[in-house]
Amino acid sequence: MTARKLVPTISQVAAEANVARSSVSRAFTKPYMLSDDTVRRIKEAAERLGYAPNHTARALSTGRHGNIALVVPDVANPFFPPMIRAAQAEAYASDFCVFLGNTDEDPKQEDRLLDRFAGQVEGLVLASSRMSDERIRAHARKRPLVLINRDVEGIPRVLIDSASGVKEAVRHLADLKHRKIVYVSGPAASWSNKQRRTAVREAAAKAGLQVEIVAASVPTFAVGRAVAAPIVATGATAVIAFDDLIAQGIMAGLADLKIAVPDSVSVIGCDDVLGAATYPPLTTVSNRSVEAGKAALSLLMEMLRSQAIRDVRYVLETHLVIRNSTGRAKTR
Amino acid sequence: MTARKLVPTISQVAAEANVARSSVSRAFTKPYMLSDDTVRRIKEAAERLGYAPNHTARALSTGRHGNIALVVPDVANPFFPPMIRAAQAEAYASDFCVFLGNTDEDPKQEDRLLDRFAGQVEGLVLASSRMSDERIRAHARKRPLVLINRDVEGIPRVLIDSASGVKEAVRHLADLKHRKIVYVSGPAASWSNKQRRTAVREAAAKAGLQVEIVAASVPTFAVGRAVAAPIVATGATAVIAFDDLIAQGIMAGLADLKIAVPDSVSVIGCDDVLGAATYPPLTTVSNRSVEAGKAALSLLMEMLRSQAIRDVRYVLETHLVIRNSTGRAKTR
DNA sequence: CTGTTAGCGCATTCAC
DNA sequence: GTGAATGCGCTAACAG
Repeated sequence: MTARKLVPTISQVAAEANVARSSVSRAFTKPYMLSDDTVRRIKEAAERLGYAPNHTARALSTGRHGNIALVVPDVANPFFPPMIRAAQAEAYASDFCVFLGNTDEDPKQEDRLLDRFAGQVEGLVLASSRMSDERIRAHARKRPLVLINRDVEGIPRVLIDSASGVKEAVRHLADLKHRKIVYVSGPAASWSNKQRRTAVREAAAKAGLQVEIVAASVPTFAVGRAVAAPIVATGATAVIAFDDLIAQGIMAGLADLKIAVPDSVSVIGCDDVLGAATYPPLTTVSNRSVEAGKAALSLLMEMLRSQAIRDVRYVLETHLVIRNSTGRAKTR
Repeated sequence: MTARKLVPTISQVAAEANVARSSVSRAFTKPYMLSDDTVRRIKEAAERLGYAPNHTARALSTGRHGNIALVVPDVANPFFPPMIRAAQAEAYASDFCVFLGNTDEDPKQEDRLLDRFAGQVEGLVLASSRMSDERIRAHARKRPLVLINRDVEGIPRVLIDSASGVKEAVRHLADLKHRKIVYVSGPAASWSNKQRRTAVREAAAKAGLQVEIVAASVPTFAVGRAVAAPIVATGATAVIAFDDLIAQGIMAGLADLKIAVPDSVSVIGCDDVLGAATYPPLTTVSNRSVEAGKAALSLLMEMLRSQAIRDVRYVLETHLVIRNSTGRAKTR
């Protein structure tokens, strides 16, 4: 059985409705130029044939494909899906389709992907890009580009300021009489990671807390679980993790070691992607990823409309969400 | 500051290299047809101008855009991201880009989306489609289409057989001496839901268990939480939920009502998307979504290569993962 | 209001 | 091997 694809074209609709091809085109793009009656006849004919405008052909003639690309490091990281969803909804509202790119946290893959998208998208949104500033700039020169969680001057960007929430987290730990804490860092190329690490350091210095850094290359449950032992080895009584996934892994690793949370060690996550689903419910820094996705798309759509690029730096504040994984420092 | 886009075309390269446009085209697609020298000259000229073939134009003339679309009901439902990720990886391996569509569980939106993708994709993957068989068939007539978790005869499909795991779940509850259980149903248009409901009924009848159905229209945490009370009202001692999200919500709702899990009520989820993150860790039915995504893409790629459509029905078995949300029936 | 004409950038016949 | 036409499906002037 051979796959026939009888995708109807504008010509067939024109024939079916006894009008010129251009009229069919107009019926779909500028119906106000036609009489109500012809529009109706054309729409009916189109319906009968199952016709839908071919966007590729349209793009070739107009130069506007109505597509954008959204590129993320890892679709399966729970931080991104809500953002993706929000961005999509925003795109659809302007009748744009979205390509989704997954880079597996690899800047080379990201670069390749962007070239691959070139020529079929009008604009790009890069979330948590791992590329160098230089490469980002190079891509931004070719077509409208908006960044999420990456602060490159001159390129429109939406930043979730986790620093504010992280600082609250440190103060929270200080209030609970902790004296020594650990920050478990995330991907080295991550802007968010730098921001959070700096915020921890600054707030800790101000509160007179001692800080140690433990590295977690990739933000996953497994990696978090693996760093539980090194964390305990530091002798710290509290830990702030780069994100909730790592924090959740740490809690599992701590449980493996028979160390109680929060009685022996307090754990704080970041991004609030797990809700109250962990046990104990995780104290974490709130997440604005939905707003970020929405804002990024709005910016991009505006750039496409105005054909101009403004140096926008849109910052979303965060705060600490206190649940039950933090408590008074254990007196040792 | 205005964004200029000086994208060079094949004609400019032809002029630069003193050859015909067709030769430039060949240099990029069929270099073996040209002398090594001309290929080199053309490539150099292209490099100098920063030329890259226009994907859109190429697609219009060849009918092959190297794009596929993946359509899901809800990107933010944790069941899908791993599947999306797997499908993407598989697509990239064949140098295909993927459009992601989100239907918000709405068949109309799904229909619209597919028309919107028409003309810019070579093939489609529909995951957990909520459309009617008829509409699915209509779209499948137009272009290669593969279904995930939807069983329509004649259309290639990948099915995650949760029935096997669900039946194990019922037997597990019977072994724990439960006599009356509740099945919390998911979206009415969901094939998986029908499959699971039927499996529960059959296995329960065989094991001599009484079953009540409680409806949860949309699979979300909030909905699950809301149905905790109706579940308790049935007097059942165990519940099997359509998916983990609902199960998690039910556990939260049960906690609100001061009902202990699993001491008073046992809870079983489906899809294993939460890992051991819930408290208590959720007993659930395993998930094969990654394999499903990969398999669907393989099928689609094969269809695109062979231009033929086979009536494939690829089934992935599941089984019960026993954790700590299930226990002996409470003697009342 | 509607039909006619001419490309958009490229791949693909045909000739040479 | 290479160049000159033709058309993919659609939009955009230009007429009438």
